[in-house]
Amino acid sequence: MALEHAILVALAERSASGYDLARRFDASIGHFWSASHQQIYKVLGRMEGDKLVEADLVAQDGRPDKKVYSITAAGHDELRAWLAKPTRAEALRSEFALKLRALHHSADRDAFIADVRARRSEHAATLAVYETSEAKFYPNPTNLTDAEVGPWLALRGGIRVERGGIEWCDEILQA
Amino acid sequence: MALEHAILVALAERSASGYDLARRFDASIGHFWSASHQQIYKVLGRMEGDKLVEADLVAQDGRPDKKVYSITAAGHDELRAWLAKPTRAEALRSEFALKLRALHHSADRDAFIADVRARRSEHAATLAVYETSEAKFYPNPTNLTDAEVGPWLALRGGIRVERGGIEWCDEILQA
DNA sequence: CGCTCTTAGTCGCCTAGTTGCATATGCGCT
DNA sequence: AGCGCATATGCAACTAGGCGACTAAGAGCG
Repeated sequence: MALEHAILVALAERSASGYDLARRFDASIGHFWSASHQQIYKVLGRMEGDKLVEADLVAQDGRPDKKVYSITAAGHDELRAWLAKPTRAEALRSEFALKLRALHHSADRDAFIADVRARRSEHAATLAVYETSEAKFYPNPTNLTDAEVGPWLALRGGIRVERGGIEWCDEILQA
Repeated sequence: MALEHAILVALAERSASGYDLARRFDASIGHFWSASHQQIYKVLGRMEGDKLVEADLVAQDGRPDKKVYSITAAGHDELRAWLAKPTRAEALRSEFALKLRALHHSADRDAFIADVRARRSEHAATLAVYETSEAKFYPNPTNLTDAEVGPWLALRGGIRVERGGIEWCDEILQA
């Protein structure tokens, strides 16, 4: 039920409609927890039933009405309870590592190399996004507000992961 | 259906019973793709129906009979087809990063720090396992056989991930 | 004798998440 | 007038995987 918590985090930052949430999950939050809009609407509905969030119907002109969700007191409680619970380091699940392991069964070595290169540039692209965010939102990391440190550290993690991915690809290409 | 491929990889390395596979998934293969024994038996049954693997009933004395599965020609074909397909870099999904993002809602900062420390030592423990494996199985990485490079590179990836995790924890603890 | 452990495998329930489809409205383009 | 696009919300069918419980037989221990 981690999506539930991801939504709580997102709504604690800022109230939003399902549609807005979906777009935010495509961007910043989605860097760490992705979700489709269908899944978001589904979970949002359940969470409304559980009184973790509440909806406010907003009529708009020129576009469809929307339901703006905000986090309730119970939602905040749940968020705090979740934060207090320790998080086990998640076991890595990598189809790519699996393929590496089966590499000697591969018929076409060149295709694999091309694949690694493509993967490398995916990592590089994501890294570029992260680094742009860092430069834009946290230009002075030694002097961050209380609300900024967390998101910055999360972003730092993303940067580390992508850099690691790139280095791994390079190591593979060299071998 | 990645478990299917993980099983193909495992059986291509060596034929095994469901029970054996489960143990191998608890160890080496499980570093990159974990699975419960129930799930393995379930998928194995489906794969037998799809003729990707075949079972050989082996009677044993002193212990229950077992079904030793091996990969079929069709299984090898499927494995090669899968290897030829490009793998998108998987989006990272980290409950931990999510928590970082919500850090300023946390009531108990000390508990979180303890959590990060625990996480750090989990990473350190896994890293130690990987490094032991590396020293044991690939003491001379510049001179590997064709069948060894892949698994070695996969292991290298694991090492990178764990090292990155440790560094991230350190960065968090410092902030 | 009962207890637990190891080996070996099965059944069923449940949740999370994917995929595909449906339904509105209004805007701008051609 | 027709088309695609952005906004906005959902349902239905399905799969993968997690979790718990269960059977069954021998091994070793006290």
